[in-house]
Amino acid sequence: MAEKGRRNVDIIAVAKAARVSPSTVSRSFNHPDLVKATTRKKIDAVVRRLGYIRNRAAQTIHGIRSGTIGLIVPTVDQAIFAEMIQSFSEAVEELGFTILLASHGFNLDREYSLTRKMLEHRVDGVALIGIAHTQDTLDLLAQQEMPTLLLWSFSPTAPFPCVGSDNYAAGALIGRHVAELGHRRVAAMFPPTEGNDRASLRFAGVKDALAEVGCRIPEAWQLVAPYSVATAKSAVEALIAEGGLPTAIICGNDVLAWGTLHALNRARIDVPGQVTVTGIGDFKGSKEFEPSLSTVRIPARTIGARAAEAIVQLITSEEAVDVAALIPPEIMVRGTSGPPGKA
Amino acid sequence: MAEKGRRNVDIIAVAKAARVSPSTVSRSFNHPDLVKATTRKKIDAVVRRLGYIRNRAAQTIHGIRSGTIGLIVPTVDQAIFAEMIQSFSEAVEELGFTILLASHGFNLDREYSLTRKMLEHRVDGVALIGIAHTQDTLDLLAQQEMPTLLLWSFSPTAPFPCVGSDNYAAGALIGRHVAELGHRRVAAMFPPTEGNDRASLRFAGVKDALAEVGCRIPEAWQLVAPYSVATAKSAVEALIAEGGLPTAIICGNDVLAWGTLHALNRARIDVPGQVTVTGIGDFKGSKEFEPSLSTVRIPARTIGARAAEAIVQLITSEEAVDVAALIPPEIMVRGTSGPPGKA
DNA sequence: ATTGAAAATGAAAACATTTGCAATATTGTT
DNA sequence: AACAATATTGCAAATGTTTTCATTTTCAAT
Repeated sequence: MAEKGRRNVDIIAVAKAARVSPSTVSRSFNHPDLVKATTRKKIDAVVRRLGYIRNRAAQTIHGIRSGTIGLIVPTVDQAIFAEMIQSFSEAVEELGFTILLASHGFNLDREYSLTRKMLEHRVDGVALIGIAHTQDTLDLLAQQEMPTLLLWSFSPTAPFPCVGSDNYAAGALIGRHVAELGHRRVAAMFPPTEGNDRASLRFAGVKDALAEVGCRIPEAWQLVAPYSVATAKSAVEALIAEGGLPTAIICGNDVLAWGTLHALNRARIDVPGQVTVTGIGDFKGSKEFEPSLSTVRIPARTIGARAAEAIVQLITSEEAVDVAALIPPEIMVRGTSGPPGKA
Repeated sequence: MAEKGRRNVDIIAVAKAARVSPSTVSRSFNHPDLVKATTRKKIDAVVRRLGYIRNRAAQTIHGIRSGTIGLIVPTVDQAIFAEMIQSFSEAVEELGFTILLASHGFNLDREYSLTRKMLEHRVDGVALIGIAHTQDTLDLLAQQEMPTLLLWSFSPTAPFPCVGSDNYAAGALIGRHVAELGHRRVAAMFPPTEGNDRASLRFAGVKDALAEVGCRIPEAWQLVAPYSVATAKSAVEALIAEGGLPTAIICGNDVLAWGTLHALNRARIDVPGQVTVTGIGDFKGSKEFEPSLSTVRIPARTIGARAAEAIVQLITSEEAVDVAALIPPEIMVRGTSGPPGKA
């Protein structure tokens, strides 16, 4: 039972109550083997009685690690980030660290100031999403010699080690799939690519794969829809209203694909009989759609877990280590894709 | 351009380079009005040149706020939590704080140790999800006089101020809706209620509302499915296989409702003609389903934003303040609910 | 009982800041 | 030019730890 009242229960108060010196109390936490078992027992008892809680801030100014890792994401509430954050946080927790989380809403200037903030908090490492960041941010991290990890996308030429998937390859994979099915009248729907290297790389992959079979996506069929079922659905409804449907709609992520499927379903357009629809990401629930969504799996949980190990290695390892990891995307051919119908 | 090399750029290094005392440097950050404009300029220039970054850990041991708020959630990767975390983090950021995030996976013992960890980090406040917590956790927070907020559910009798919705009311709302449509052969699908007061309260609300019209959910139709489209879908497929369908399926959250809709869609069972389906939550995308999902809106973003203001008030306010807020749930009658068909 | 090595402990300095108080510099007034 | 009032700065103590080094204690071996 911890005693009530009494703020400032510090290591000195504990020492007094246990009739030992502060040094001994400190040691009993950090190097328990150096203090006699009976003394340790006595201290532990006092700690419990007084409700003492260690002060990491005070430890941190001794150059001891803060035990925190800064994670800066565009946003938390996109399925795919949420999944990754979850597994990253679980793994990091397991390794004794806690996450300091901030989101910048796809604004790279905010990312810079959040990075500064993380450094003020003396995090032990920083993880950023994607490859594209302002030079300021990169310089800052480099100059402070902060262990830094780029998460989510992989590129061998990135300024810091990456753990992630190859978004270009993911786009190419799905583009090729659609091309091989024989589609030539193809539409694409992607989120705005500004400040979002993931989306632009995917789109590039798609375009290049289609180009290999001489297929080009007409300007009018390059739909832009921010990440949301609602905007995707209405974009496709507009497309339907115009008439002259494509035989395939390649979506930049599964959420957009869901919206697309709802719109087509509503218009009683058969998938994949009349129109093939594909996503990227393989979010939870995509497989259970009716019909089941053809997409490219980007294993968010794996990335999160691997990234956690990687950054902890960067933090704890004395010598330079190579922690970069490419987690390859994988095509999932399911029910929403098929050969072009006789439109 | 910050100078390269040189770690330990501390306030003393800055002071030396600017030919003033460390106190003046400190003041120029914390009480700029107390230092002459020209001196401040000089210091700022040095700070930029040396790439100095303030050390919040060192400030914190002076009783100054750490600028962090501990947020402990069951999991990040459920749509509804993700949305809330996002708006909470945005709002908290706006107010000058950063989130220290941890997830316990619905394990309340882990919640306790995460809470301890937060206290070690000297967070300025702690936000927990839901009403139900172990006595240990509550005692710990109370004893440390930590500003604490209970998030997501609202209860006037909770041990700490709450900002959230009324889950019982949410359940009652949808139960009454289904009852009023005339349904009497009703199934329910809820996540396991252990350690999840949200789910159990919702279910209680549903049962009570149905009881008012003398309707009871038979044992065999009380489906339990963990939060996932996949499990919901297969649970409903099992139900269909058994034959003897209910005229309505009330789901504990929208994700379960999505799975249910997919299963029915696959079996070509008309919604709402043959079976009414309802959710709770009104997640993003629920409205865009075909047919559009009838559900109860629990405004996650509003809760997150309000909660952020509330906890910052708890932290910064001298006197005791009443920050509790009930954000009422709201029924959204849409396309998946209708009068019972002639089964 | 002594001795010496090993084990356990304590004193004090160090860490990067903030702040109360005292000292000094700058003003404006006469 | 002298004075007071005010503005600005520096000194030194304080914050809650850890750690080095020196001191004390313990205990087995003589």
